[in-house]
Amino acid sequence: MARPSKPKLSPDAIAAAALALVDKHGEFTLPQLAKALSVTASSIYNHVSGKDEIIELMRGRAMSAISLEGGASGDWQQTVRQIATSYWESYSKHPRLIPLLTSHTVRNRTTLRVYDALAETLAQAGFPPADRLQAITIIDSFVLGSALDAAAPEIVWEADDASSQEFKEALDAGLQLQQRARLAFHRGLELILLGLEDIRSN
Amino acid sequence: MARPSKPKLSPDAIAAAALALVDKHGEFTLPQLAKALSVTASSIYNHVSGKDEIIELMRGRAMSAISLEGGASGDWQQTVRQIATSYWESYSKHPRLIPLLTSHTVRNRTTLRVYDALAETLAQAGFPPADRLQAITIIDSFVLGSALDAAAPEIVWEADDASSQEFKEALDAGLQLQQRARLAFHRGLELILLGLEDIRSN
DNA sequence: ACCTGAACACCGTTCAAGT
DNA sequence: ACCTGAACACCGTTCAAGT
Repeated sequence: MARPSKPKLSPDAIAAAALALVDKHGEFTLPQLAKALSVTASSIYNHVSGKDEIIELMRGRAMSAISLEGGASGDWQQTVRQIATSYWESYSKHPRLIPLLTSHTVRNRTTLRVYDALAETLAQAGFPPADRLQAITIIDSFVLGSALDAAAPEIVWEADDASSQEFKEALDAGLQLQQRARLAFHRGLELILLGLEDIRSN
Repeated sequence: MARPSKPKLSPDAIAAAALALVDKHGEFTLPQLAKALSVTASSIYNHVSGKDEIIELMRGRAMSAISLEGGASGDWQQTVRQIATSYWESYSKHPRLIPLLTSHTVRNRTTLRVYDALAETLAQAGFPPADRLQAITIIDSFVLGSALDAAAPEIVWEADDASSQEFKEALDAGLQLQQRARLAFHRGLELILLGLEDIRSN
């Protein structure tokens, strides 16, 4: 049984399985991934060029849900707020993926679309080009840093069904932390929007 | 020649050599590190518990230069500005180290001292505990995100003495980017300080 | 106490062989 | 075209052996 009449794999299936592994264990290896896909490690190379491409595919998957429909509210702050929040939420849905993405800063198309949308919104609001670039950098840095902050701390251990009560309490604390990170993100974003409006209107 | 009369290694020497490798190549392996130290890979295990501890030692080294002497200026914004900037500069001196640190979020003592100093300053300025924690989270996220932003993009290639003119121009562009990231950091920090003052005084 | 060298389990990737 | 299995170079870590 060398080749099946219908392919068992596809880049999309590979990315989905890899993302599931990263969500669960914080990392993935080719043998693990192959096993999850009921396949041999070498088969994977018929569909992707290697581990790096799989990481890029995961980035694309994580970012695919970003909503850029700011709704032409006319209010640039509202549009930026919505884009940045959606961006942050995409990261935060897969917190353990973020460390893998920080080494490869190859921007994929979905991520670039976010910058385009921000640039357009800021331009319409009257930010000159230099301020525009700086504002995007500030927002991007804060979103990434916030997602990382939400990601890193409490995910050292993993849940399984034999978990003790103490462990569940610890998990609850972790959720509270997630919530804390979320609130800090929203608050920080408001500060930044406020400051940017100051710059814009003076 | 099994054991020398004087040890060839120490945790500090190991961390320094590892950091030099990371600065140059963006990563390090035990064999590489051993070679740089004129030693065998297994010797390293007489001084550190493994690769993870080496990474923590590098974090300590990178963070050791943080200055917390805000100078009792009485101005909380000035103190926070100085701490955050020093923090950011410590990260930015070793941009390629940052991705290695984001997986292990074990905070070492030096890093924790930064939070202590921030908390103390904010408390004296009159921030209630909850706002204090949130402010620290916002600042921390922004510093880390900014450092990551400064780190990631242009460091794909490496300099050596046989470099062409075109390559040096590319390096210059890279420096401009470093500079751009630096300016964005300072601007963003000002926005955040401004916003925090709004919160504090209302 | 501290270094060496052999050894182990594991990893990412390649490639001939099969259908 | 797409899967398997063997193979390669490499990695992190352990451990007996040496001084």
